[in-house]
Amino acid sequence: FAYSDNYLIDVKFGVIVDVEASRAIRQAEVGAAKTMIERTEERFGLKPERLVGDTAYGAAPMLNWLVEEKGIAPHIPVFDKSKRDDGTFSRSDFRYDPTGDVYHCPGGKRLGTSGTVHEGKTLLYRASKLDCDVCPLKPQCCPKEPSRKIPRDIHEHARDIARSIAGTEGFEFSRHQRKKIEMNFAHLKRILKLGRLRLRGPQGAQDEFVLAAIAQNLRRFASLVARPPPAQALRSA
DNA sequence: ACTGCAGGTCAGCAAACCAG
DNA sequence: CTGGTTTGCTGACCTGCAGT
Repeated sequence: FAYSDNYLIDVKFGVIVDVEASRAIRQAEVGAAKTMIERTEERFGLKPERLVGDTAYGAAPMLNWLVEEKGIAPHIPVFDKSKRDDGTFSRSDFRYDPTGDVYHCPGGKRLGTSGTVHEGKTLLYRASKLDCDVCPLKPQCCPKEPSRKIPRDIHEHARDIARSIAGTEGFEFSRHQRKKIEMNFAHLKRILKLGRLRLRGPQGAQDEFVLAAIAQNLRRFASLVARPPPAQALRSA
């Protein structure tokens, strides 16, 4: 039975600001991230401008929570499966029109939605069969179906924002910072020998993780005091 | 290397709908 | 009433990732 050690870390100075043990499954880790962000806001009045994370945090509900509820910029790769590689049009070939809430296909036709939310998360935008039947682009679009449909997550807006950040210079900088942060976890296992926990249960895991975080922060503080980082050194790293 | 899981898209069917 | 279109639904399938 495994636990994950989740840290909320200030990327500028590498200081751990919160710790949360969770089950070693993604949903739980995402939940831990939310818990830590809210707790840190409550305790210290600190709220990050951006959150750096891997694709595990790139699922639609998390992105929506960050963007819509917290106003935090998601520097997170978007979990995106909409690209097709069989030669037919991908969703990105369809243009979304937010004012009319419709997609426009490469042939210029509209795809509307009935507004029904499937599985609690997806809207389907469908083309009219009448349009598709006579469309010269049909072989590249929906060769096996009478009409094309485009799934769109109800939180697609948040995903769009995350997508627009990905690939920017700021995003690359964040990614680099994240790499450095990952060293904390290697350190945990190798130096602090936290590969295996000694205390039992979730509370035991939480306690060990907190102690480890304290130890790591003390080391960090010591090195920060000894060698205060000039701002440009942080930047060029 | 293999496997299971999680988040997601795709395809196709049948029921509902609707205009003539 | 009828035949075609739209809609809801569901299982298959895809893919990255982490645990073993």
